[in-house]
Amino acid sequence: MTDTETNSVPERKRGSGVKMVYDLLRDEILDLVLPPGSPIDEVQLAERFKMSRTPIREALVRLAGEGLIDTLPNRSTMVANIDFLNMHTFFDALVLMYRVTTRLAAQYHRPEDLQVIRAHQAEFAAAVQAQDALAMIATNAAFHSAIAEAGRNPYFVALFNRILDEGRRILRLYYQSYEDRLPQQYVDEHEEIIAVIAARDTEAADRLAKTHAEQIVHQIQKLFTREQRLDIAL
Amino acid sequence: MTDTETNSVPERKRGSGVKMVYDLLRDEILDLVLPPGSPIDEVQLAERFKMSRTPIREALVRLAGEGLIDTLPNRSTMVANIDFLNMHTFFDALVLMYRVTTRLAAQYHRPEDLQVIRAHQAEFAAAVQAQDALAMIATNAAFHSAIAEAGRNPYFVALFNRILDEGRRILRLYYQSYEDRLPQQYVDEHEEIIAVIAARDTEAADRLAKTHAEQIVHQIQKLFTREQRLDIAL
DNA sequence: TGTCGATTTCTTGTCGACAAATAAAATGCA
DNA sequence: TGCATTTTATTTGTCGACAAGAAATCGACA
Repeated sequence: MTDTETNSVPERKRGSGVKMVYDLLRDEILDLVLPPGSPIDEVQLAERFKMSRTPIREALVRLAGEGLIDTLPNRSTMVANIDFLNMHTFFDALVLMYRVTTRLAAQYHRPEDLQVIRAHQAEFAAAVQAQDALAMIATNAAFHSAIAEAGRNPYFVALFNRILDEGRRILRLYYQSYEDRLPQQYVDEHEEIIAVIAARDTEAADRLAKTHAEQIVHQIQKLFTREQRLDIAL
Repeated sequence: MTDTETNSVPERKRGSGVKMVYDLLRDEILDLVLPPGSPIDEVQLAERFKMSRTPIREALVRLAGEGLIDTLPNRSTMVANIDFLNMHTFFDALVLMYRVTTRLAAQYHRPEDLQVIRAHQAEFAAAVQAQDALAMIATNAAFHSAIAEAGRNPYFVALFNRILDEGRRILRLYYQSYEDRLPQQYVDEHEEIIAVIAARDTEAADRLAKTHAEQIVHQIQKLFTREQRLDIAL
């Protein structure tokens, strides 16, 4: 066996392990492959990725810093739960960040930003056309994240991305059971938002973003109450 | 020597090491004991705290997650620089978060919150009385952080605390050289803010917070331009 | 049979050491 | 002397192992 060359070679660049684990765990958490409350086992991950626990732990520390996992000292670590009791705080933050980032995008965007935003919008429209709810969720988040980037305020971008992540989890939770399709109306509203950003109309951007966000909030609340009714009926 | 009991005993609870290093480094960074750009040496910290590099690295990963240090892969890690070129993004975020957190505090605060807020205000007033600029900076930040807590929106609290931290660094930078004293006016404005929060007057809270924040921004900008003039004069 | 306590098991936090990557120093050559 | 290249040194990223803490299991006793 000529294993002197191929054997026991990690085949992996130094420092890439953490990012790999981080990215994958993050995706699995946001896509609810790992639902809230799922236990996270370090040794299991270490075996799965064929690396020691050290880089695994670093990835977990970073995820904990973003609030995606909760770590009890000397005890288990698990995927963070969704706080349904204080959902209104999430809605408040969502609406405000939609408004602020869209407003700033209208103010500070550069031509190349619009191209990126339009590309995301095209993907979102395609997802709506295909009635692929999960793709809608992801592309919608990417669309608004791109708008936030165009606003060029790192503080707002960071918070907004965090909120969009949480929103992805919440929507994913409902679209597991309900194959509702986001209406074509959202696509049209996105087009309007792009138009006012391109026209640098900050007030209109604020107004449209507010309406748009409130509609999304309303939709989530509708799903939420429907779910509650089902719980009661059981 | 009866070293069987006292020797080689870490005298430190399991898991407390990370927090200790994290807290201390954080304070030293915010107080500019470690100025922006300072190199951070893992082994040096390990020797200083008499522990291995593992808990040190965990603390550093967390600090990096909060943007307080920058880590170049395979190279040095250092205290994050202050982005003077995009200071306006900081000001935008500061003003908005002042407004939102104060508004929410007026809306959602409980009686015990007011006690905490008033206690911080007393400390701030004492610092102003003593003309202790550094204490003013710290107690002012604590005062507004307490207001944010009373607003009970974890998303806004997290971002606001991050902004207040950055503000502490910026102010500290100027108050190293200039012994300006924050005016008594700020103490009075704080009192007004407390009053409208207690009265649950959200609109007045918003308005006062906006004015208050803009004054602080203006003051920082004044220090900033003065510093620039000195740079030119040299 | 149920409850309390001791023991075992399992997971996490820490350690010391090694290897890779980069920076710094030293050497060779024109 | 100046530049390129090799060598050394320093620092980071990763590893395997061990110890502490908590949960689970087991057993003794009422």
